[in-house]
Amino acid sequence: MKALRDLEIFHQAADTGSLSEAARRLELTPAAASAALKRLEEELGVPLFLRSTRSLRLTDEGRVFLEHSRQAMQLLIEGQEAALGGSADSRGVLQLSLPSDLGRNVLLPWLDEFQAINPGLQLRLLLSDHLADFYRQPLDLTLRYGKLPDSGLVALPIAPANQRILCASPGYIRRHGAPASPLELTGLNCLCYMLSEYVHDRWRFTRDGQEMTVQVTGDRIADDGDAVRRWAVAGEGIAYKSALDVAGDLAAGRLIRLCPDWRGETVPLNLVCSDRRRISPMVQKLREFLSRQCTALAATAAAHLG
Amino acid sequence: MKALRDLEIFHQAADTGSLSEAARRLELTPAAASAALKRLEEELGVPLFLRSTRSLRLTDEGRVFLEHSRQAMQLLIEGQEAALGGSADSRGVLQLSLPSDLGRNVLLPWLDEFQAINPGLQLRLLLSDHLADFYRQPLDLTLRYGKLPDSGLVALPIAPANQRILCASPGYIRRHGAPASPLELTGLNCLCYMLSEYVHDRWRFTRDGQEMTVQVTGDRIADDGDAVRRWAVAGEGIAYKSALDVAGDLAAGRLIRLCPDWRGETVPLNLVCSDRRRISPMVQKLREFLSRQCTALAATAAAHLG
DNA sequence: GAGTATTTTCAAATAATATTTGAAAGTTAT
DNA sequence: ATAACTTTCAAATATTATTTGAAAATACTC
Repeated sequence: MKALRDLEIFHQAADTGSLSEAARRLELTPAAASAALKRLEEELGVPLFLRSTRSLRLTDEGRVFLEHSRQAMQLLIEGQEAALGGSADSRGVLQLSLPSDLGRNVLLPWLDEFQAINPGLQLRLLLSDHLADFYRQPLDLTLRYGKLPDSGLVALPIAPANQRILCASPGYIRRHGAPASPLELTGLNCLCYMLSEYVHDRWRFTRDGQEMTVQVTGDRIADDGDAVRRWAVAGEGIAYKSALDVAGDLAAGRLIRLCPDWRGETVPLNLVCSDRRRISPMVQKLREFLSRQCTALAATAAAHLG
Repeated sequence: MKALRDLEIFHQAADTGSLSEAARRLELTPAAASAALKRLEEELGVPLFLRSTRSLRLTDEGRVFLEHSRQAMQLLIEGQEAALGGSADSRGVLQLSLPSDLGRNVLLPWLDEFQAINPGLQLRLLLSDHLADFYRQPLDLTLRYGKLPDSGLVALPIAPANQRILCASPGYIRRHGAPASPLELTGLNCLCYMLSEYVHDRWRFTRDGQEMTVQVTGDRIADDGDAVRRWAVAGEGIAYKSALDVAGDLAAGRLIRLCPDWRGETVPLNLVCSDRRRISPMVQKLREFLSRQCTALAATAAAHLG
């Protein structure tokens, strides 16, 4: 894939259903457009169009690739604009990226509290579990689970010992019973989380130096942590979620921990500053505030870990 | 921006802090790498690196563009892989994309109901307001607000007359009063929604053939409809949201409609099938089910529109 | 501090790639 | 059936990318 120009030609051809029209729009000859498309197809290894001598029709592969490449082009445009525009680093605006479940169910009220203490502060929130979104915007602070990509970011561990726990609603447990060990998960409906087409369906546990990985299945998968938790609370199955996410539900009895003698995998929570030079006094203040609150929450969550 | 190769060189140079090392990795001469980088900088219109004769250091612009272009490259790779891999069109699995607020707060229980009626059905949910996510996966069904990009998709209007309404919590109204007209919004805290760095802060209204657009401000912005609604319910300000999203809150009295004599902009809800050839009996069944449920909800929402 | 190694960039030469041109074959509309 | 339009082929031409050789500057080692 050498040329973005080839992608442009592909997009125009897809939009118009005609190579000649695409060529005209881009001020090329049809032969040039034809050659560009052929190059692209060879590089990708798939046909992008079904052709007749008079028109083009997208293949399934073509359609899939069209969607991805459209977004890629858009990202490059946005990147140029962002670079040209400079960072609107106007004081008083903080941009935060938060995980979906923890962000909307735990952090929103905290941030309301922080804003009440700091009038004049404007917050911009990006709520998503997708790591891709992590890069898209210039962020002042990011809360993320797990290991972050190696990018020289400044990371402050908030809950380094946080782990996933098995849990289900009282209703689900009444109907299906509580598994005596994680092995029994194979006979139960497990609510899986998915990220970038990767389904997390290998749930890991340890006990007394003993390791167990269970391949689980279920009739629901979502790419959003909040959705998975809602399913669990609604009694649709068993979830394997961050203890921080479900601390409130556990305390309220909406969810009950299962197999408490087995320890789930560790998912540390990190607070990340994207750039040392971005650490204004307000960012520092918010960082300390969130750190304190998360530490207290982690202690509450730990109380359920035994 | 002609060449993806130039982007590759940029990435390697950023990773290594050295043009020569980047060149070696890509089996080019330093002069070629240098020329490529220069081309890219000229096309973008910004310096990407600060240079000494012996090393490179990213500029702020370079850093911003690096993040965007990294993701763009990743998208192209994913697009190729997806095109090569074909669509895992195994029966019994339906993949749905839903708006964040409506999806998690309204549709999840409906889908639970649908799955109870149709045992053996596996659902994969993608919850996001970002149109980018719409394209990333092969989707069986998509619920989306507003006008969709022209892409030859099969769209079924679900709530074509759905509109945005002004609303706030009883608490907020008690503290700040209810605006007599949308013009008074300028003096109130407005909870804005943001998508791809575009903040929706021009709220539009009509009444008796009369149009009004109000530039609003507020101390909270999120890229997630659910977060905006939560702010409103928590009494942090005024929201301008889809009537469908807040129908339940209005009915429960958590939110109160403001300026009911003014009509907000129309945001039709569409149910989209990504490809005619994808319409299996189960997709058809789900489509009809969702269509019925949404129609009923729209009728409930309409009751609040007067 | 001096010498050496390495870097980045310039300009000209060379190589590689993209586009045009002209023509052929096929489809679609009238 | 005919005309108009399309896509693609192959050769010629144009454009762009890379290499080569050299210069200037920095960083490292002694």
